[in-house]
Amino acid sequence: MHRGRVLAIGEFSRMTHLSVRTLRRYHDAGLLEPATVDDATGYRYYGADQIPTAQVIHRLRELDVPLPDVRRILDSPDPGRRAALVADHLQRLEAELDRTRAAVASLHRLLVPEPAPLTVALRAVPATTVAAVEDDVAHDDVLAWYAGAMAELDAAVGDPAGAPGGLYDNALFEDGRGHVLVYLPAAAPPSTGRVRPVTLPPVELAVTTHVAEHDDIDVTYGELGSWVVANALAVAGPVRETYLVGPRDTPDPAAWRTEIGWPVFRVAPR
Amino acid sequence: MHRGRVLAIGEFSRMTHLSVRTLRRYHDAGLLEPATVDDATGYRYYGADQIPTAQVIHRLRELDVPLPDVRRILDSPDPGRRAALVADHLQRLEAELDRTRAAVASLHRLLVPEPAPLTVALRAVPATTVAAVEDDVAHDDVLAWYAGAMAELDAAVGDPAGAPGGLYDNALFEDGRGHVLVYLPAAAPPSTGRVRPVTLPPVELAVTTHVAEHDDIDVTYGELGSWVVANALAVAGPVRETYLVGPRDTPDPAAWRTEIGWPVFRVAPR
DNA sequence: CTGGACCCTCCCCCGGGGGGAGGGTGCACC
DNA sequence: GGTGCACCCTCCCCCCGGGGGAGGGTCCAG
Repeated sequence: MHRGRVLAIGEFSRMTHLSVRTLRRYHDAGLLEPATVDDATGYRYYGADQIPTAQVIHRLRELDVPLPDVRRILDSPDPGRRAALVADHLQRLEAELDRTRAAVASLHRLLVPEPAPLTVALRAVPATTVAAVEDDVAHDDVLAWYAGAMAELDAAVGDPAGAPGGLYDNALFEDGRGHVLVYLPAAAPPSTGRVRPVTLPPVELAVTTHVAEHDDIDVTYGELGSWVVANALAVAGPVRETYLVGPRDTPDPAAWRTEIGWPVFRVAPR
Repeated sequence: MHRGRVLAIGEFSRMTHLSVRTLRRYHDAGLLEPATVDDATGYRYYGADQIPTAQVIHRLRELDVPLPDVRRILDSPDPGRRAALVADHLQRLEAELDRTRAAVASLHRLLVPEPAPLTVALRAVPATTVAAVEDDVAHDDVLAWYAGAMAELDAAVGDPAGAPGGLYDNALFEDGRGHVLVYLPAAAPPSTGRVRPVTLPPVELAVTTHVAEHDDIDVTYGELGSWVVANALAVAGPVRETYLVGPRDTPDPAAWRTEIGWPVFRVAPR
């Protein structure tokens, strides 16, 4: 193919359906370097052979691939590696779609409320020693982290003495990052890998049970919160969840039962 | 339900899993007014009865409903109207999903390129009088606008004398908004509703045919652009598309044929 | 040589959040 | 009745990927 003319940015914009502004931004970002830049005037000139690249960028941006990621994809010479990066992003899109679906379902349940017969109990829980894995985790990573930690606990504890549970720092929800501890009760908690014996302090818990999958658990949290407030109590530490019936017990999400316990103490009424 | 205590913003944050910053922003945006604001100190105090509202907001934000729309949804007292607003947004999400799917498919075709046997011809087109509908349209609205305009043309022109087509201002792609004209050839173009007889000026066209659905049409545009440049031509007006085989002819998108013609003129080689 | 289309850089704006500074408050404990 | 400390306030800057517009230089056909 013969070289042909060189294109000014406006012509290149017509060929690629990318706006002139956007082309300039892509230049600044190192995504799409013009074939030539006139030193004296700063004019950008593109080659017709850059059109396909511009179109790939256009498609990736339609998929909301961040500019730095687009750069990485374009910069990787190996087509296999490139395909892998794209696949990564598509997987992220898929995950986001799942979250959206969950939010839609949950929203519908929120807007068609049934008089939830929420039963809350106050329960004194003594100190307990369990096999635990703990770490500082970002809110977005909690699910993946939980899966890994619980798998490790299952492997380390042969014969659990009760249902698994977790302690979730309030900062996790308030700041998007916080301390998380998941545990499995055990007669003789081992100490292998990330698994350590931990003694959970004694607490007074306001306890209720969330029945159904986790999408709606915020609602139960809120109802528990309302109850705590209505009974002149205040929150005093990380929330405790106990997975009475979970994915390990039945594949039917509607049958799952999660006990939520919020450490509380009595406050003077205002 | 007895009233219970009033909640400081931090406590309310723990109950709703919305960050303190975000709660303040929602206050400023008029989304979630605290039950009380201390005049002297500016302290925000919330009631436990505001928790469900906060959760609805949370879900809507997970669905990327813009804050003003959330406000509208919350402010509409009629549950039916509220449901309609939510449904609107879900429809928007669905449309976006379609666009994403199209982009994924197109990207795959771009990354697994076959040696496209693109044939481009140069053709002199004489002035033609057609039945046309034209307007200034935003790029995002083109599809919907096209559907309406073409339906009106179909109704006004009993017996079309050829395939339908459109003229698309380059500004449509460069600035996201531009002049669009769609037409249907007719022996005696009528003048009813938005339909007017229009004489298309004579042009020299670089013409190629895009076979397959429209998702990939950018690619053909780019290839046509390359050819134009390689042959020392430049673009001289709005692009013309002619829908030789379209949805009106066959439901199979893979069989669609769109002729793309770009008005050109010869430039001196640099 | 002149006019108009084209191109340049630079700064501000959007939306929905986060980081952090700097300073005032509420309250439990001593 | 202090005092310390967690909590709360406002205000400003940053992120992303674009768009709007000002103010000024450049290209090229007539």
